[in-house]
Amino acid sequence: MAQRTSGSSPRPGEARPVARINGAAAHELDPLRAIPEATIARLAVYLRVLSAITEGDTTVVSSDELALAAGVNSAKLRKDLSYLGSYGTRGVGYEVGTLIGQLSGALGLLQDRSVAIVGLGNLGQALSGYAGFASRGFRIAALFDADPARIGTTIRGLTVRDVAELGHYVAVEGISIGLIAVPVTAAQEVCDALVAADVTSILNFAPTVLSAPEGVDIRKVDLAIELQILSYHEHRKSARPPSALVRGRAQAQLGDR
Amino acid sequence: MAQRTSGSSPRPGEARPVARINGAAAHELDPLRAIPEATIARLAVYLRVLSAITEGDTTVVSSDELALAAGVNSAKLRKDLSYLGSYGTRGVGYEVGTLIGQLSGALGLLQDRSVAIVGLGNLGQALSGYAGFASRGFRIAALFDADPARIGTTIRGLTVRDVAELGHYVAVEGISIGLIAVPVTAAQEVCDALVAADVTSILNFAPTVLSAPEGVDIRKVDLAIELQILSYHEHRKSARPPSALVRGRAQAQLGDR
DNA sequence: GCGACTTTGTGCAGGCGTTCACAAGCGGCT
DNA sequence: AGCCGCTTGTGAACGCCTGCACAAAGTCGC
Repeated sequence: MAQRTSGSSPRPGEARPVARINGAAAHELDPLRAIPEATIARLAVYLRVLSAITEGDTTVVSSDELALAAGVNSAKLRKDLSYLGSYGTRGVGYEVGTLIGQLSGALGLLQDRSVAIVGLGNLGQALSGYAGFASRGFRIAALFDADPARIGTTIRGLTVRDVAELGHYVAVEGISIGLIAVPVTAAQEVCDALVAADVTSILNFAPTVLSAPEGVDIRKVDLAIELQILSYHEHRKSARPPSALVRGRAQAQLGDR
Repeated sequence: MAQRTSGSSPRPGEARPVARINGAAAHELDPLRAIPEATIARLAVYLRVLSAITEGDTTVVSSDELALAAGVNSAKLRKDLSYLGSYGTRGVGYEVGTLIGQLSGALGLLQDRSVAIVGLGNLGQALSGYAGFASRGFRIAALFDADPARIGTTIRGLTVRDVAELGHYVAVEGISIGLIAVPVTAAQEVCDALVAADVTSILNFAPTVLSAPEGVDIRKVDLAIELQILSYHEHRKSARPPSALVRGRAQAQLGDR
């Protein structure tokens, strides 16, 4: 979340007095503007569900169907999609191919992005082998580690480089996203190195809070915290075994994140 | 998120007419009640930061110090902690040991919890070796897989069992949390098996939406989605290179999740 | 013992996100 | 051609969360 300077303050030059041209909202003209953070995460889910649908011969989906498959409310889904513009047909639904194109465009997936993985312990190696990356246009372009025993080895066709050469390879490969999978003690250091190399998006797997200058996006994946959240709910459940089953949630998946 | 039946409807037996005894709010008497979901995730972060602090010889922290280390606003931190009750001393701060105890209690970490990992591919193996689990009282009690080539092998001292025997071991080991690290195609099936075995908390790493009956908490960790969220921001950044650096965020870490 | 200083705990207002409910719009049937 | 049914797109209300600002409350020094 963070604060995200509320209005994004449109510069005086581009006045934009509630621009609205023949029923098209302003954001349709400028699809890069102001999609709520919570929506972004769901758009990625919709995209995945749609990809699964293309396997069959369905060419049109209604918001109800898609919402069910994505595990969300259909009103929410329509509102989410409306941030991209109006690509549905009333009385019919959404054309799958069109929607996939729009979602991909909005998420910036039409251009391939190169990612680097720093740290090739168990987790880093698992990440390097994760098939889900390539299928969404993410190219693992470089692997880095600080352990001399690992440097020079080949993992899934890529040579592990010395993290000291990070800047060089980031520039050469045009890497814009970095994955940090190193021990806590080295995480901030690696983060600084990535920032220094002009990587502006970081996904951090180390269980620690990183700090970076503004303009750099940091997201974290923290397994221990996920478990502790589950533990909390588990604790509550066991503390009031009877009648306490009034916890509303049919198709869970706890949003947040 | 999900809806979470707002009031949790206190049972008629325990009337509780806005209970407030000498300045202590009701939730202090019943620490299991109503902590906002967003707060829970942060409590786990505070706990980790505090643990790091105990390494030194500091025994007291102020909300400002702790907030800085945790990467949040100090007002938010105080409000978060206030859900646990009043354990700070005005003019001084919070006693580290006490706070750790309270946080651990609230998150249900005082009792050890047994977890099972289903699926021992790259990711599952990495998870089984993750040190951060044990240090927070999570005991990896069983490993399951469906691949005959993996069943019977030993990973970090634990024998991999046939997923068909899941129910048996879950009962014997008292497992309450299950980690799903299997391919998408098997995820729902494994989820159902866990639910059938009375596992009521699930952490899903497979990139798919799972459905489970209410009362079962499901959280997901989806790497591809994390990357797509970063991709979106990366896309926006590159689309308006100049002046667009008004993105407020000094010590990022995008809350949500 | 008292005053000044420090830090907590929280009331309140504002913003963001979710949900409902319905008007607008499109296709198909007669 | 006109009507009917279906589905989208969105205005508006609600609720949760955040952040400010300040009163309450404790400590330290004299």
